[in-house]
Amino acid sequence: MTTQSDDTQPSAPRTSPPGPGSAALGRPTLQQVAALAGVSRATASRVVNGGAGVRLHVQAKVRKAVEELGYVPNPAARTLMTRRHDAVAVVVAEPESRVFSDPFFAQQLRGIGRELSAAAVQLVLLLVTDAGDYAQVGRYLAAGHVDGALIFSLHRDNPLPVMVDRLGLPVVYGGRPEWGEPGSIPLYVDTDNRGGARAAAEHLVARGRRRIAVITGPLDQTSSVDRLDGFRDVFPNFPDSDPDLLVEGDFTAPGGRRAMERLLDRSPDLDAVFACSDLMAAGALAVLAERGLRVPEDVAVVGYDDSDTAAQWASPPLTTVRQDIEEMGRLMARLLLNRLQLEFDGRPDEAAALTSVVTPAELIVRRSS
Amino acid sequence: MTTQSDDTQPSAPRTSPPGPGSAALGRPTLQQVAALAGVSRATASRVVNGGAGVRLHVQAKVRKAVEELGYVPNPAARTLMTRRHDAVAVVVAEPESRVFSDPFFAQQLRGIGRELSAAAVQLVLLLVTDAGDYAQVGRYLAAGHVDGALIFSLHRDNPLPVMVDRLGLPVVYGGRPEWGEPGSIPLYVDTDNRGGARAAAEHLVARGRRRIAVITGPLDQTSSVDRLDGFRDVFPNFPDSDPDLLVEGDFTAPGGRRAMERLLDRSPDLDAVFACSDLMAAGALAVLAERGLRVPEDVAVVGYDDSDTAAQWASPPLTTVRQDIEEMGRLMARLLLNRLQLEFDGRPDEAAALTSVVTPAELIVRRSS
DNA sequence: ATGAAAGCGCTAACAT
DNA sequence: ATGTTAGCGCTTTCAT
Repeated sequence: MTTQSDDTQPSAPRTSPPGPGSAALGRPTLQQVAALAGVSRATASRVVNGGAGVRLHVQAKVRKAVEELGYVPNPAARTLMTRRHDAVAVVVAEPESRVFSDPFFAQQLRGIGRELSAAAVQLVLLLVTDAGDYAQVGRYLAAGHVDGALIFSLHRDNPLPVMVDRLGLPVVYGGRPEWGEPGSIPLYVDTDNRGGARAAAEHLVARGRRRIAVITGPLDQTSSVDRLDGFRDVFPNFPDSDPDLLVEGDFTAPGGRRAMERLLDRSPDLDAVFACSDLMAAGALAVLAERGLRVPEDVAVVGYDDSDTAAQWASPPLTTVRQDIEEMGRLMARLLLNRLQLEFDGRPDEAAALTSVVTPAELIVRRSS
Repeated sequence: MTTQSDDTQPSAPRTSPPGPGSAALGRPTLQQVAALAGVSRATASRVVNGGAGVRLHVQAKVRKAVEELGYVPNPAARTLMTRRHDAVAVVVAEPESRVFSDPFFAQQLRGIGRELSAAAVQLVLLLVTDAGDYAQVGRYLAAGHVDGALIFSLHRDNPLPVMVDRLGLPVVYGGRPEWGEPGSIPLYVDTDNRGGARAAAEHLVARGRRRIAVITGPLDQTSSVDRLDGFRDVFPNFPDSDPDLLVEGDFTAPGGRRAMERLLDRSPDLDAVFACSDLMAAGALAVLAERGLRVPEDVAVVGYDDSDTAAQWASPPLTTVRQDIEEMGRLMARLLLNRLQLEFDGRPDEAAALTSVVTPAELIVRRSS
């Protein structure tokens, strides 16, 4: 079998009585499986990992032993050898504690979860609540707990892209990032924010609206800027033509309220509002109702996201822009998994050739405009 | 220093040229730190882990080496030794893909995240989407990737409690579970569903309502049953007195719609509705509006959860029952961390003495009743 | 096709 | 206070 002083019979200087390969307490090891099956540890390992190059007859013996002992490989030991974790981090920066009440993120997370779980890769959620958490997340990623990361909803000054860039950790972003370390090209999955916003603007024009206000998202995020740019594709002089028709919001419902109030105070004659999220549109709707303005007769409203709670349950239901959010999550995960696979297989060239994805946006017309 | 054939100078039969403790490629190891600092691996390890019993002077040397090399401990190797992971799983069973659109869960997750991150413990999110995922989650937990688990929103037939019970994995449940393995006492954090529902019922009575309908949650969850029981504390004969006033819902807005339609068809004379979630109340509100019934004049409505989107933005704003959801999340995490600490410190008796928590519920009166 | 041996990077007795 | 030594459980050459 094995040599004497091998770890089949370690000189047991350990604390507790439980002998070496004995049935003792604690989980069974590969060694015990091998012993029971009457093969070497190497062979047992081969079987556990697929069984390539092991006679079926021997495989059967090993599997029986595995079954009998209830053997489950120790992931830490395996990682130590293989340098793989089969886990990726999902980093969510939610400084304004907003991200999470946003159904957007929940759906994307579900898409990610589906894709990862199909590949038997675990999802480690890293929530960044306050500024101090960045250091902690940085340490976590630096320690090499995960094979890669998915990172979300970044504002311009976020330190994460630079961090992961320095670590050389494979990353896919949710939404086009402002830019990481100069020289590196980030991989991301984004939606056609500009096209979606353009469609919204065109729709309002087609409905005969002329004094259209815009409630943007935070303008230090690319998605907000892109949506504004899409609107400006139709109204190139906006907002210079009338600065009072632009208010920067924050993607939340209360933010939408405040923005709408400001807009009406400044421009009582507006005949339409394009709110860059459904939540903000919902807030705007509430203000319009309070002020006795009818939607869409007096003021047409268009949202963004097609969130089922905000858009579909609003009264009136919102005209909005839909994106396949769950699919975006799936794509992010798939992109990262592909990259990891290629790098692990030693094809860095092919990995470098992977390319970002922009998914389509579609206007959904409902009663609000 | 060290002996010759120690791993300072392994006979390097490895694939790549990079020598032993050499500066080569790959992360620096503790060995390299020790070498650079001119101490043994053991001492370096002590310093990295707090430095107890090491002269400050030596500590400084080691820390300098750590700094210089950019050393970060390898967590897999550490886990292999310590049997700790400093990670806990959060298992979310969302068969009806509902849990996630529910703000309830998001808040709880945030509370958990806060507490865990304060203890530098990682959160591994396990999403159970379809039935097949249970096996996968089971394998994951069995493999021992995490020190413990937090488990949510269980329906009666969920296989998880039995699974983790068999594994002996420390668990804290979100919401009182139906029961795990007979004989084991589950640890959980719940809210006073019964008290909250009772308060809602009492409020409606005080408002002079007599024909009160109830839209429950899924009755295979303890929270739903408890809320119904709370209502029955005030109306002991309900629903036998009038079975048409009870409909089982599913906690969703569309579910609330359907339930309300059924109630009005069967009992057009009802004068109040207690919906066991704000989302269902929102659905009910929509139906009442469509049928031209005024709230609260014709029908008073009370929800549950005090969800900011559903309750506070509803029109009229909902009277509802509030719970400190984020705090519940924090409590779950803290309970689990305490238990892990005690067990690790070898005080199973104290660990066994830990006890479940039930947090208060508070009625918030708004315009809907 | 299988086994022997080496060692991933770390911690923890034990000895000094 | 520090070093020595013995592994944690696994994968992977290399030899047979």
